[in-house]
Amino acid sequence: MKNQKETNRYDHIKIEKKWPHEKLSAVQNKGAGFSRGKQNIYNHLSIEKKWQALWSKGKVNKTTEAGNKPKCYVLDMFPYPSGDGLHVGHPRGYIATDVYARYKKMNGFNVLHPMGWDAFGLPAENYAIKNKISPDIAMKKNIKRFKSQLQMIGLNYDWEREVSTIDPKYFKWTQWIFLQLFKKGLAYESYAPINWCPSCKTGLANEDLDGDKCERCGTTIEKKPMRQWVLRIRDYADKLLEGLDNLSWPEHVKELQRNWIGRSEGAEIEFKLTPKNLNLKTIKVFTTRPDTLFGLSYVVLAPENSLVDELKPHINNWDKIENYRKEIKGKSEIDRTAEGKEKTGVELKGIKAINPVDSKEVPVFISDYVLANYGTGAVMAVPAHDDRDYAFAKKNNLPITEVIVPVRIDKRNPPVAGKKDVERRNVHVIVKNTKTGMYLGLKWKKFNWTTFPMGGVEEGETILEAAKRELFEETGYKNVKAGVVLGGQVRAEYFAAHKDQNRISYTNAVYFELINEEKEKINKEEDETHEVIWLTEKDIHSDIMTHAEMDIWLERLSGNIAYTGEGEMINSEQFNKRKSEEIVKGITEFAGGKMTTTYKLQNWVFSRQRYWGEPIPVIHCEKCGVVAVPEKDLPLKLPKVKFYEPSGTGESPLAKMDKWVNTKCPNCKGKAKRETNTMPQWAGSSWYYLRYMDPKNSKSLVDKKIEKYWAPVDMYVGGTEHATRHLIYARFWHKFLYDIGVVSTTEPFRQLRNQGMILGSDNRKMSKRWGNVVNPDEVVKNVGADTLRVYESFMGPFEQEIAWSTDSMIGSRRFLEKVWKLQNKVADKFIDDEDTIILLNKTIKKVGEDIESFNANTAISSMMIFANVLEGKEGISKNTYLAFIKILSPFAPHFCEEVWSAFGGKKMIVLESWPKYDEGKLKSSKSKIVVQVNGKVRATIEVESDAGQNIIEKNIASNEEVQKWLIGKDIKKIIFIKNKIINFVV
RNA sequence: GGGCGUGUGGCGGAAUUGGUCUACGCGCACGACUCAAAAUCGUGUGAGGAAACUCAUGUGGGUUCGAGUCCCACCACGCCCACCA
Repeated sequence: MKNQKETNRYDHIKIEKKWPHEKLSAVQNKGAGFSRGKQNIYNHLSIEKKWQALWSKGKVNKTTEAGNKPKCYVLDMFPYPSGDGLHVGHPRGYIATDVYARYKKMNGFNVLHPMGWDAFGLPAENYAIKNKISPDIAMKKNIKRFKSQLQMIGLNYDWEREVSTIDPKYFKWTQWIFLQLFKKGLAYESYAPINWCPSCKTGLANEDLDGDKCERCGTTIEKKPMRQWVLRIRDYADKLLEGLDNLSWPEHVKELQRNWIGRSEGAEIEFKLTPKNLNLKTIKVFTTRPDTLFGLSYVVLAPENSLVDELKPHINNWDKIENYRKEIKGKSEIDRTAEGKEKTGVELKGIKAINPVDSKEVPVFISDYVLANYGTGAVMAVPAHDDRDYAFAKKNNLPITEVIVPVRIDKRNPPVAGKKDVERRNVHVIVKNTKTGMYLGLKWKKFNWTTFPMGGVEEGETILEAAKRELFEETGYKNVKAGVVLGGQVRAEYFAAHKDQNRISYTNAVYFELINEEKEKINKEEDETHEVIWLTEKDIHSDIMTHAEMDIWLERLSGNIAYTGEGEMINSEQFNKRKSEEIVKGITEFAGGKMTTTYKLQNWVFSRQRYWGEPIPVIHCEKCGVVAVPEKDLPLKLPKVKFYEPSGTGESPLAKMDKWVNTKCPNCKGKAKRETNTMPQWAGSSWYYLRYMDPKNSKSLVDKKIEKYWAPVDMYVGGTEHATRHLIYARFWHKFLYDIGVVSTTEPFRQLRNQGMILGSDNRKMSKRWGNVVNPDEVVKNVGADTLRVYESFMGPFEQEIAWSTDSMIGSRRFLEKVWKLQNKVADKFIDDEDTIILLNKTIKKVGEDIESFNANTAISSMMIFANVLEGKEGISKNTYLAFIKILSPFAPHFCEEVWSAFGGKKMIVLESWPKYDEGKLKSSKSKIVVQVNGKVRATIEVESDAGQNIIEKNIASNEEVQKWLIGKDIKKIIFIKNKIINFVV
C-alpha cells in the first residue's frame, strides 16, 4: 500500500504558493536584458493565445492528400463529450499523439491527425431525461466545450475533418454499414434470452457487463427473452484471431482479445436417447476431451436448453424440472457461478442417453453448471476426469469410472536402459496422526529415499487390504480408521535399485488416520531395510519424498480427486494402453462425432431499447416480413419526441411515435412499421477512423482512392479499457468492409499504444465523487498549456497509471523558464565546446527515439540535462540553441514558436524540419573506464576513446586506488570491454 | 481457479537491455541575494560508520568475473477473464 498523501496545499490549483511567473516582474526589473524577444519575460497567457490564433490563421494543420510525402495517420480514440468537460487526465493521450504527430510532420511525413465525437449513448440520454432537454442540444453544447478545451492545450488537429457520430451525414453511413451486414445475412433477429438491465431498461451485450451488473448503473442484470438484432461477429472469430499476429500492439492487449474470443478445439458428440422406438431428438455435446468417453457417467443440459422443452412429453417429472428452472431464474449470475457452490440439478426421468462408444445407457440431467450459450449448451459428464462433473457425481451418487492413468517418470531414479522391465500393482499408504498432524514415512537405509509405507498388491487382495497389510508389516502400526482410496491408479516408471530392475508400477494411494500409536514389533528384515519416521505436512513434498507420483497424491489429499491431465488409457476397450492425447480423433470417429471448434465470443447483441442511438434501418412489413430501408432513404433520422424515457416493455420510446413508426413497405407498398430499436454506442465508433479520411463525402462512406492513400491507421492511442469492445467491434466491421470491397486493408490499426490513467493526487480515480478532479482550464491559466504538456509528458511511463501532483508540476515550469532565460547566453558567433556539441547531438538522437517509442518522460529528462549544462556555459551558439528549441517544440509548441520567431525564424517552427544529428559527434574523444576488482568498482579513469587494454593497464599501474586492491594478489583473469569496463579477477 | 503485469530513496521515476544502481524532477536541509519573505542561484541529500569501508533494487536460492536486468521458488499488490466442458 502506498501511503495516502495528505491533501496537498496545491491541489486543485488553489494557489497559496506563488508560481514563478507571478514574480516575473521582479526578474524584469533586474534587467534580464536579452534584446531579441519582443517581451523579455515568459508570459504564457499572451504567447499561447497568439500562436493558437496564428496556427489557425495559417491553417498549419490542414491536411490534404496532395504531394509525395509519405503518409502517417495518427489517431486518438475520440472522446464521449460528457457534461463535465475534460479533466486533467484526459489529455494525456492526446498530448502524446500531438507530440508524435508534430514530430512526424517535422520529419517529412504528411500527417493526418483528426478529432471527433462519440456522442450517442446512454449518459446523454439519461441527462436528457433528468433535465428535460433534448440530447441533441445537450451534446452539441458539450462538444463545443470539449473542443475549446482541446484547442486551449494547443493540440494540432485538422478541425476541418471533425466528425460526430450524431451528425445525420455521419450516421447515414453507420446505417449503411448495418444494411450491408443485413444483406449478407450477418445481422439477424433473435428471440433468445439476453442481458436485460431493469434500471436502464435496455438489453445489453455481454461486453457491456461488469460481472453480472450493468456497466453503466451497477444494477444486477436479468436474463430476459426478447426480440433483438444480433450481428454474427462469431463468423469472424478466426479472422479476428489470426489478424492479431501481425499487429504491432501491446502483447497484453492481443492476449486479452485472444482470451475474449476464446477459441477452443474439440469434438461434437451426438447422444441418441431412449426409448429408442420414439426416434427422439439427439443431444449434441461439445467436449475438448472425447478421449474420456468411456468414462461417461451422465449427460447434462443447460436448464435453458430448448431441447428440454421438446422432450417434455417424455419426461415423467416435469414439475420438478419446472421448479428447478424457476429457482435458477431467481438467482443472479454470480450466485449461480460462485466458486465452491454446490452443484445442483434434476434428472430428466423417463429418458436416457446412449453412449455411442459402448451403447451403455446413462441418465440425463439439467444443471446450472452447464452454460446455455457456450458450445451446444450440453455436456457429457466424466466425473473421474473433470472437477465439476466429479462434484456433481459425488453429490448425486453417480458412478465414477477412471479411464486415464496419469504417467510419471521418476526423475531421481529413472529407468535404466538394459535392465529388465517388471510391471507391478502397488499401493502407497499415507497415514496421518491427527493428534500431531504428522505423516508416517520410511527412511531407507541403503538408499537415499524417503517414502510412504508401500508395497505390492497381491493376487486376490483389495487395495485397502494390501494397504493395511503393508502398513503393519513395515511399521507395526495396526489401529487405523477405515481408509480412503485416493482416486485411480498412477503409472510410474523408475529403477528399483534394491531389486536391480526397472519397474512399471500402477499405484493407488490409500489414506488412513491413526486411531492410536499402539504397534507391534516388526520383523528384522523390514527393520534393517528402513527406519520409521514422522514427517510434517511441509515434508510431504516432491523435494523430500522419493515417489514420482507425489504431485498427484498432494492434489488428491487436498480434495482434487478428478485427474484432468493426459495419460494412458484404461477401461476403454480397444483404446487401452494408448496415450490419451493420441486417441482424440480416433475415438471421436468411433463415436460417430466430428472435430469442431467453439468460441467464448458471443454474437453481438446489437439493439438497444432506447432513444438516443442510430435507428436500425429496417421495416417490418405485414406481407414481406423484414425489409431493409432503401439506401436512398438514408439517413433515417430520429423523430423528435417529447419524452425520452424508455418504456421498459422492451420497446424503445420510438414505438410511441405513431407517425414515425407507421410507414409503407418499400417492396409491396403495403402497411408496415419501422423498427424501433436503436444501435448501441459502439456502432458509431466502429468505423469513425475511416470517415476522417474523407469526412464530407456524400456518395460513399470513404472514397476508395483516398482510403487507399491513408489506410491503415499508423498509430492509434487510447485506454486499455477498450481492448475487448471497441477494438474487437472495429476490427470486425473493418474486416467485413474489406470483404465487401470498401476498404483495402484487413486490419484498421497497425500500431496501438495504451495510455495509463492519471489518478487524483489521492491515488484514486479522478471523479466528482472523491473531489479530486483537477481542471485543465485552471492549470492552463496558471502555468500554461506548454507546462501542462511538458509535465504530462514527463510525469512517468506512458502506459502506467500515475497520480497527478500539482506540486511536481512546478519542475516543468522551471525547466521552460530556464530555457527561456538561456536566450541571454546566445551569441551568433559563439563557438560551443566539444562537450556541448556532443551532448546536443546525443540529445537530438535521444529525444527523437523517445518520441517514436512513446517514452516522452526520458525525452524531457534528457532535455533538462542539456538545459542544465547550457546554463553552466559562458555562451551558447545560435545554432545549438535553436536546434534545442526545435526538439523541444513538439512538447512546448507555443513557447518554442515564440522563441523561434524572436530569433528571426521565417517559417513557423511547426513547419520546420527536425534537426539531424551528426553520427560522428555522438562520442567524445575521452571516455570513462570503470575499474573493478572482483566485480566491485574501485575507481574510474579517463582515457582516450577506444584505448586498448594495455594502455588502460598501464594507466592503472600508477593508480593507487586500484593498486591497493591488487597488491599481493594473483590476477587470475582480466575482463575488458572497450570504453566501458575493466575487471580484475583475483 | 486461469491469463497478463508490477515491486528500485521521503515521493514520481532513470538505468545504454548483463557492465559505475538511484539519471531527471519533486520534496527537504544549508548557504547567497533581501530589512524580511517569495522567486532565483549555489551546495548537499539511499542506509550504517569518525574513517577505511560495508550493506542496499519485495524475500530466499542459483547462473556469471559482474545481476535491478537472466533462471528457480516464495511473498505482496494491480488488472482482465472466470462452472468455457
